[in-house]
Amino acid sequence: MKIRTRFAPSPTGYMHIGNLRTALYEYLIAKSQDGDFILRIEDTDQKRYVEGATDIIFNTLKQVGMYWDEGPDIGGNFGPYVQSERKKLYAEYAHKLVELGGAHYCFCSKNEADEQKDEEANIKFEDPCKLLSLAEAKQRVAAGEPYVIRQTINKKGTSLFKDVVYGEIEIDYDELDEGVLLKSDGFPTYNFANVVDDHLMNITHVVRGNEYISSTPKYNLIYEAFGWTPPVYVHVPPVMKDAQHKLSKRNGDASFQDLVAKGYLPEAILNYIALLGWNPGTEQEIFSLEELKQVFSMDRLGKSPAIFDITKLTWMNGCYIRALPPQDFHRLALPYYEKCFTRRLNLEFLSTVLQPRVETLADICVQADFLENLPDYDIALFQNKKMKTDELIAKQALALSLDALKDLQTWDNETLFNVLKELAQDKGLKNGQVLYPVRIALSGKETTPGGATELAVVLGKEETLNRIQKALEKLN
RNA sequence: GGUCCCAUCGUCUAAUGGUUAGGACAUCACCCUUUCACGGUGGUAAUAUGGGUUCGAGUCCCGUUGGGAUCACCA
Repeated sequence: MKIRTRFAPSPTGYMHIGNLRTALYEYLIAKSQDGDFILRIEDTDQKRYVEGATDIIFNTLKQVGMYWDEGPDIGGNFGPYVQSERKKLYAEYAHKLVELGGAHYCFCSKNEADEQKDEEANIKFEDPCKLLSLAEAKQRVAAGEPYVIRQTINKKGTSLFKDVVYGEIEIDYDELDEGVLLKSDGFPTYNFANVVDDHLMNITHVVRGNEYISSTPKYNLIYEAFGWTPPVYVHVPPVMKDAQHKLSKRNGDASFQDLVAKGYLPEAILNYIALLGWNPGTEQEIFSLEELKQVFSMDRLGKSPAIFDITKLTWMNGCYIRALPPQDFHRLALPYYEKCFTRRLNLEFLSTVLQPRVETLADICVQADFLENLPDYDIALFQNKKMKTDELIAKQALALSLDALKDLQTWDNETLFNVLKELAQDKGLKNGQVLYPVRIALSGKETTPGGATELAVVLGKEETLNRIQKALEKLN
């Protein structure tokens, strides 16, 4: 049978990292077996709907290259793929479930149910409407009384089901709540809609957070009442922000788009989160989506929560940046250049010195800020033990450099380096005694991306001479 | 609180009951070097805890501790 998985997010805002990872695992389970990946929008809670959220979902999946085979925008044989457009369907099935004995009409208000419950004392809601005869309940429904359809659980004993990552799980039927399946507004709850849709859409594997483990027996009861076959369950542990807390947008934790905005590459983010709870069994860590499809296997999914470590993601992002063809890096860097430079610079060359040095694209502005505005540095910067320089040597070296560069026609790194190197040799100075002061003069910073001559190339002749001149004035 | 689940370096993780407990990030040292970074070499660092079972336990069983989840007309 062809594998069919679905990613079923609620359009409630940004795409969380944990969400994206779930989508990735769904995608990989399908695509590693030549199956179908379906996108379904779960918008049954009209209160939580956020305008534009579906577009974020579409765009995120596209950005990382996870294309779906069926979905709201492209259709498919099992549509519609937006739950609000399937409203009638759920009502139909809910009433059918009542007939089958798997659910009942309930006329209690939400308060009545709440009042009866006591979580501490472990008292559950006993629904009086369960005792109503079906005929009587139907009469009240027909009379226009507001109602919900609530699941009926009469089964005793323990429920057993198998999960791909957690193995066999046993839960007592007594623990299960007779939850609302169809709300008074006619919309289904997740608990009902996901079962109906997964069945109707022929979904074979369901991946979701392990917080659903305890309600899975309820879903199985619904499948059973309808005579349907439940899917293969793949419950995954959460992605954590620290040992105690889940990563969540509510806590202001980074979403996928936040990370992209901070200069992380979508491919790197995807690669990193794939490894948060899954490993290939080899020591390879860098994977394209295509490679993941080849090697993914759901039996290597882990069962403990994983803490999202931005430091490791940053390292991995650096790997991806360095692996970029130079012209691609330059293209990605351009918007950042536009943001932080107004001055004319040799940007092509700048890209070559920046590429091996930045770990995120946002690093560009941090590392190269001095190119736009020379900081007002302290001349103590010219002292450096290792380079054997001080203000005096700097003054001499800068004066000599200025002289040597003044009439230079060719302005490339090799030429500049040779000129300054020869100058050092001629005057009996060490390379560093010339190059270090020049670099400080050009940057006003202790550390810079690239050395003296590389910065000179980026700045161009005029600004280079200008800055050396300024340094000399400072030293006088 | 009831129930369910989880537990290897700081972090992500590997280890068909038999390895000096492996790798990666981070960190430290050194090398390379016109600073920094890249790259290279090496170091520090883990089986939560107590009992079993076994010739042998990170691995199997029980308890303890710690953590998470769930108990919505949210998903």
